[in-house]
Amino acid sequence: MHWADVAAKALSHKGTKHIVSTGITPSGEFHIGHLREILTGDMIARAARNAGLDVEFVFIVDTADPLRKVYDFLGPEYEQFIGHQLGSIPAPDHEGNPDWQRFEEEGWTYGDHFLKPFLEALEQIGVRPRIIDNLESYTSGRFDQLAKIACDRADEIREAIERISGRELSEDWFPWSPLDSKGSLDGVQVTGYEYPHVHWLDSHGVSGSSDLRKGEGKLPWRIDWPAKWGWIGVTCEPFGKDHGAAGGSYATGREIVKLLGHEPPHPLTYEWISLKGQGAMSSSAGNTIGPIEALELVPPEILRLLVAKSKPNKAIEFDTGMSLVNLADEFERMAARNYEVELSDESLSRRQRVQIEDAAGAMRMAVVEEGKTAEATAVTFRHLALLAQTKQSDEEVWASLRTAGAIEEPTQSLVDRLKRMRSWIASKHFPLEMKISILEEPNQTALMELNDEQRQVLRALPAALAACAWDEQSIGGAIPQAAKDLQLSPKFGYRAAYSALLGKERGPRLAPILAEMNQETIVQLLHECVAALE
RNA sequence: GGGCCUGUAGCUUAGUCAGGUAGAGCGAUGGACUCUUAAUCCAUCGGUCGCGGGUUCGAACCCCGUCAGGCCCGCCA
Repeated sequence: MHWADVAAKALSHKGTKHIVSTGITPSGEFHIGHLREILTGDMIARAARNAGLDVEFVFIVDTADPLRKVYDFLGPEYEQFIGHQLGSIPAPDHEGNPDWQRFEEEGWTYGDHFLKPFLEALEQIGVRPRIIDNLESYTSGRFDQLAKIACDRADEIREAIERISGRELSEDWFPWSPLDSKGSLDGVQVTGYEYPHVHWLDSHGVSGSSDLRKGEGKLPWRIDWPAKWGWIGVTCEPFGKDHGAAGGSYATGREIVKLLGHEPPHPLTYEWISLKGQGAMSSSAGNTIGPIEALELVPPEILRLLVAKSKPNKAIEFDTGMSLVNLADEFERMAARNYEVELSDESLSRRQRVQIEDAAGAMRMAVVEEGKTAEATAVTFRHLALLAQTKQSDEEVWASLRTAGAIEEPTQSLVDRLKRMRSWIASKHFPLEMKISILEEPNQTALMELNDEQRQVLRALPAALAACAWDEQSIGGAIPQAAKDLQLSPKFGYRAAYSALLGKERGPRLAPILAEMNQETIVQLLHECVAALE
């Protein structure tokens, strides 16, 4: 069973109505890692729907969280906002300075700024959650009753946190962080409490009181989370391994939520996604790739497959080079399979059966439109990459595919895929080994690997190509003919040509590429290769 | 210090909850197609399941220990 189906099955034992929740703090640029959070939730929700459950998927944007520090991408002016809530401060402009104008005129906040492109990416990926703005939830009083219980039972909550996390809370700790006279959550001391007011004294020596009903402050994270479960009615939540470890916030949350009068959601801990060779992603370290950027290179179903095919507790290493090519080709292969037919084979062992089921499940989770069957395009990414590099216009690509019998007319997804392929090729992410480039001078190493027969053909090639008409068909005939004239297999001709022109053993069909090149240049290169042999 | 997760062919991994001959895919190698759009088809190779012990008729799986990597016990997907 696919991991999402396993989670759905666990949910079905608890009831038929479910709310799967995810949450992210918009403190900086969203990256591929955040996608795992949201896709994991989306896939559980999808699997639960498949299992006949009534399920809603929500995404909580933690706009009530404070700005922790002035990140590298922010200007020094942000110093004044440290401790202020992300949903109540201006967004950075191109220089990283606060955009006061948009803030005042449109109410465009720091949180909105980072959230918007992520939501656009989610739209493309086929994830459409109900969005909950956490700050708005506080100010509209959603947290009121639960915050009241938390404050009323402060001692029990303190005890739970200290016991489970093994950490000692300070003497003046209180389960409510009030906003101070400047709007910051930092350095505020709670001096008293009588519902609905929490009295405080801030670092500027000013005192005041915070109204729980109006959200003039927030619950600290370890209480904020279970309180959300409570008022939203969350029954399932995936979260990163940082929250999942023993003593972490899920461990304290599951106990605190009971004090608040609710049941903890079904948990699912997932590993992080790292950028190959660069460790965990972190917005502040700058080693990120955003969902939008990734979507310019590959179609959304490939990104979904990345998350769907790995069990949540496996770390994922992401890179935009060859592994992405392999992943995309794997998608094609998986899409081309007929799982029903495979599963109808009675002789399958239990393990083989599980494997087929998991692959089928991963594909069900990978397709963008829920319920659709993945469409095999009959064109691998490798092949498309090749065509995109050798054909100037899209029409030429389609013509080539028609001739090969791969397609009749390009489908929308294929058109879309070619567009992304072209932008990938133009980007810095496109892997070198996928690039097609004719050598400028002989590659000695590659030539030395040729055997006697291959060398024989190579000596004949300059004359053969110098003599032939410079079009695709003639070139295509000249290479194998050169071998045949020597009573040798055409295979030797191709092998010799690849080593001489590309420095590789194999490659794409040469004729169309050579036809684009200058005949003299090619012939000259071949002459040099022959000379280099001696 | 205490705790959680991960470690299986060159690579990505399934199988660990319910112990029963270690399964895939990629790659590699070989062959076929009178020959190549990195193609396709077929076949082959490749694993002391991190390491050591224990339980068992039988252990990748359960138990104990140990090593390596990641994480949590301030904040982080």
